[in-house]
Amino acid sequence: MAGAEQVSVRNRLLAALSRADYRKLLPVLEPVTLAFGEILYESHAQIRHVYFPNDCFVSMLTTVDGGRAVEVGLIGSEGMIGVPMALGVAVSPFRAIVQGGGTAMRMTTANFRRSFATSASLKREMFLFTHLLMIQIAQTAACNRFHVVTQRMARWILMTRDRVNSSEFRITQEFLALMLGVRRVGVTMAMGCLRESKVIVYRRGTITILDHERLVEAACGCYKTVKNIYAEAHAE
Amino acid sequence: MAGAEQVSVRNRLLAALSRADYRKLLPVLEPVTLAFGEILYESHAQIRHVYFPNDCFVSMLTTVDGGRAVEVGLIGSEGMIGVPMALGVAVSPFRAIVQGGGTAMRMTTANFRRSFATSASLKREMFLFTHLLMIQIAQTAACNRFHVVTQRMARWILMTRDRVNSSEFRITQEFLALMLGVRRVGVTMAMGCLRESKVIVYRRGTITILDHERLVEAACGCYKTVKNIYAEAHAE
DNA sequence: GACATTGTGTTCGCTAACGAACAAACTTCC
DNA sequence: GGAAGTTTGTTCGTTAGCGAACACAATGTC
Repeated sequence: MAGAEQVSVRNRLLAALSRADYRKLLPVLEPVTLAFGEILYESHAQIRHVYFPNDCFVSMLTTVDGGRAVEVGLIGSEGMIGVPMALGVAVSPFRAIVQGGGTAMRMTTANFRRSFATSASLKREMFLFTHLLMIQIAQTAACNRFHVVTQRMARWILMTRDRVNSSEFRITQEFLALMLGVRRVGVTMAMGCLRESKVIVYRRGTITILDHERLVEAACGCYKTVKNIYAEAHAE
Repeated sequence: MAGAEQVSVRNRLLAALSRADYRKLLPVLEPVTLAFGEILYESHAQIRHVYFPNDCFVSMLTTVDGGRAVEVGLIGSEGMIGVPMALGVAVSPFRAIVQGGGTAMRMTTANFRRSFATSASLKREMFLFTHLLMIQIAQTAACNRFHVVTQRMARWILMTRDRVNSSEFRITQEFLALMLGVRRVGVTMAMGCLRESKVIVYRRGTITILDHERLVEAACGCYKTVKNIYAEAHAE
């Protein structure tokens, strides 16, 4: 096992652990590099590792009718992939796909179970994150119901921005359409809309945010709502 | 305190507890009658009690833009209201409103914390239910994205049927529209559609299922998907 | 520099759902 | 039995998004 020292651990959930708990965890944490498009969990499949992203981020997708899928959650360095494990379930109900490549720390389910049972701060942080993820999913449910493509796309861009910590990142319209559960044409139009008003620029797979403030205005309130709840949860 | 003996405890989550844990819980369980429309939690409000429905059922709603709301979860005797408490959070992110009146067992948050800490089977059951609720919410997110009103309404009717355990129950179209996050006109049309094909009858606030099988066909796959996951979880 | 591949832009006709407004039926209460 | 309130049914014009199909532009490859 490589050990966690070679990669700088920047996962904020791990960073919030008590010094002692963190030290106990280190030996069983394995640094991994995750590439764009990699599937961490297939839906209904056994969970073998839990992942703590450092600078990558991962989409959680739910499928309907055996085909069409839509993103229900976006997880970066603020959380972990494998929330069901915290609830005693080793099967992922969602597909987890790497949206932005980067590094993460991972742990086998066996090690996770051991660590989880003996580490109070790990438990606390994981439950809190489970709660927050649930809120994100619920907000997405409402958002899917009420908001138009442009708003939802703006929200997605902002959420991604927060997770990559950069106002420029790579994403194709095709992929974005898959995440939002709409046609690619819909994304092209929404993108054109934001581009025309000089809020973003988009060039063949690369999106750059020009005017963050106006992008927030273009997005639905769901962005702020969820962001505030995450912020409050960590302020206490 | 009235004690739990006067009302027959038919909550299935409580029923799944170990004999010993259940006996420990009984003294702090208080039977209550919940009326239609009663709001158990306001969104962002402090949780004072957790509820274990016997024969009532409760909708969890998420709000967007400070106004419009949509149902993200429906909970009956298979679960409990106050899932955040299991995750160490005493604030409800959702509004919880009684959809079908009836009785429930409730417990103060203080008592819950004590019981939860000392009862392994309560923990296990609550975590499992948290997991299932999360799946239900995520499925609703996808459902809201892809399925038409008639399908979603059929799903809602079926889910409600499962929770009241009767093929007839009371619900106004206005209220149903609120739950689904659509116009009342949309519900009227969807209802007319199902009524015309003799799948249900509807008369001023009362809905009766005539043909269960064809109602399942009219609903989207989300109904079966979630139902199967619930069933599997309890088969193990 | 020709070619395949990938990604983006545009068009078409069509449908579900929207907001608004109003009419009609049933229930309750005096 | 009549008035007030509640619930359901119907209509209007409008819009966002759908599926399908195709043109075009950028990129990588031999």
